[in-house]
Amino acid sequence: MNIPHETITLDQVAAAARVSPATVSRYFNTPGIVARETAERIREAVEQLGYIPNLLAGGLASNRSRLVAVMIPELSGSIFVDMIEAMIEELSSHGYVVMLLVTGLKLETPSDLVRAALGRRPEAVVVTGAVDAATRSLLRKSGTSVIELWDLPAEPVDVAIGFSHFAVGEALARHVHERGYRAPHLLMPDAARAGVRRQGFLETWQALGGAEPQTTQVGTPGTLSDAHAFIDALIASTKRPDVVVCGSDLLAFGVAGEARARGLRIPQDLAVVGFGDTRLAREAIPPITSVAIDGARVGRELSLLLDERSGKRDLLPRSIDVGFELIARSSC
Amino acid sequence: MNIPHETITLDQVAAAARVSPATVSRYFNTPGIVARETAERIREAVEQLGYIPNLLAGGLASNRSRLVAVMIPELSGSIFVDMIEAMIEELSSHGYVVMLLVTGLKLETPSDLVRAALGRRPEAVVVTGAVDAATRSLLRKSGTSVIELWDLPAEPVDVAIGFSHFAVGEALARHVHERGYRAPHLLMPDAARAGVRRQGFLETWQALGGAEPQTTQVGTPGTLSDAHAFIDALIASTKRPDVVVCGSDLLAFGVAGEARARGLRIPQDLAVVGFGDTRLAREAIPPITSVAIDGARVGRELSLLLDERSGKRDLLPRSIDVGFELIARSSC
DNA sequence: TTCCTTCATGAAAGCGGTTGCAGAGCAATG
DNA sequence: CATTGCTCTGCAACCGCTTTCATGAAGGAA
Repeated sequence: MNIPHETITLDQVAAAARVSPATVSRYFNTPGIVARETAERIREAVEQLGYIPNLLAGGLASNRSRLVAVMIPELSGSIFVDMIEAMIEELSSHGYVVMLLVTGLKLETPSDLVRAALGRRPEAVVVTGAVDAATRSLLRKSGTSVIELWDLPAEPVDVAIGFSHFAVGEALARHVHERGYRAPHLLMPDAARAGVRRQGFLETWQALGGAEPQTTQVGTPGTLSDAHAFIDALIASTKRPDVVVCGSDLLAFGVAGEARARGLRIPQDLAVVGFGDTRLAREAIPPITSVAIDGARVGRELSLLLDERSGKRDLLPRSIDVGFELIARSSC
Repeated sequence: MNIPHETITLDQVAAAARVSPATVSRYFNTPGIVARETAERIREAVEQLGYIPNLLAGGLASNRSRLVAVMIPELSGSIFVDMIEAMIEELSSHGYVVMLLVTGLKLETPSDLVRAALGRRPEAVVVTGAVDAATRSLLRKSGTSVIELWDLPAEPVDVAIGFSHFAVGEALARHVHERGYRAPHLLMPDAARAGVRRQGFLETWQALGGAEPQTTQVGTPGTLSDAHAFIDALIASTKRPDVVVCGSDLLAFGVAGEARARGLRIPQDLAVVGFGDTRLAREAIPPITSVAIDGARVGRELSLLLDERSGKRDLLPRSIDVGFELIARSSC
């Protein structure tokens, strides 16, 4: 730290190993084509000097930054966090580094943020929610891959990795119906995708012959306070649902917790279903039935895609369905 | 996206504005020294071409990556998340970009991860927890600033930004005592810093003439399940505490929630205190008394430090105390 | 008028790698 | 023995920007 540091460069390694810089570069990037004993000499030199390749320089020269920008509205309390975490780990193990852009909940993303990110020439920009027009055009112009997460839009901008929210709603309706519940209440954020899940639920429920469920909308994303307010209203009301289908685990958790505090038993007096399969759902008492998305799988698909795109660009927009899994627990 | 993209370079902007590349560079980096009307020409050219500076190249040339690596054990359920979020926002607004390294909970950080991060030549590496020896030596050799977060070690490796955990323990003891509670039970993770808080509490409590509090240790970081198990034990036990001082908001939240579900009133039958001032504490019913750390302030101090260090390195290791605030709510 | 500053800009040498191309060495083939 | 085809390595031209140094113009002092 304190001695103005002498940084080791590739040239020095090359000199130490008595080979040309090009060969050292190949040692790192295409190990297969370096002769065994040359490689060994280089390995020793690298080790001995403690060389760490400068990826800034490498990225500049090769036009491969191995950087992925992830835009996320907020970190704490976000339903994406578990997935982002899994994604980061997966991408890391493939040599990609994730830079996080917290865009804030308001729809408009400050374009400075995006510009700063694009300045790093990321190989992909992952967006988790709606993208405003300005940002969208910026991204389009930039030429990076744009990955839309958590949804399968009919016309993806570039690539979408996600699942069908409609199908989730469907599955939830089936599950709830199968378990014998007949008076569901939907507690959902007013976001687009939650809306699609609700739609899926409603249509399926109707097809199953159920009566029109009640619905409560809350702001995006739902908070514990929303859940508490909901239970307040529920207690006060005369016609009670037998199950609450929530737009997120946090909502479900809040509903279940507050219901219990008011003396209701879960699931006998009130069943609860969440969404996201976060630890909150897993560790609640009782554990909450939820819908799991395989975050690691998303990360894997993403790094696969990037590796494949490197060099020859695979230009077809497309959707990758990673599916979901309804995990039945004792809350419903 | 689909047309193999023609990237705009600084040279093109220079040509369009009829100035040399050097001047365009100065326009971005030291705007003050460019003549007003030249600047205007450049601004137009930039706008018209939609130029976004390549920070990879810039960083390489200037040896200023404006990148900060943040090592964090885990993202979901981490007590750091709120702070990290605030930090990211603060750093972003100063032109820094954060890359996140999720190191996993085990103490040993895979050195590949660190190496990959260092390859990007970050200006600082922020570590939130203990660092194993291998990583430490790697960092030391690399010459980047190392920022230890959330603690004020007697001998910081480089720079520490944090607060006194001992003082937090002290403040908690005072608060609890002042409110008239006399039988506290400490529910703490077995981590080093939580241990210091506990120590602070215990010593202060003793100084206040209180009887030796009970203590329960859980794994790091505490989980909801830990909290639930704790309440189970508490219900079964004959000598009950009147207040539970928890090592994290999550624990406090779990304790309060489960206690209520068992029919205890908060705080009359059992008071609860948390740590971290997360939304969980704020939104719980009743809201939970907690200790807030100003994450944004940490981010600010960090970017200040980095700006100051750029160029002439300020070589003194030092500690920056950002303090904390005990936020009294109705749970205690 | 002459000389010295100050201000704004340009020329060019890097920053630390990557990669297309060419060549050396060597075994296999005709 | 000449040719061909491999495998491995080196040369050198970039990648896109920053920054030192030099220069010309303009303004002020002597």
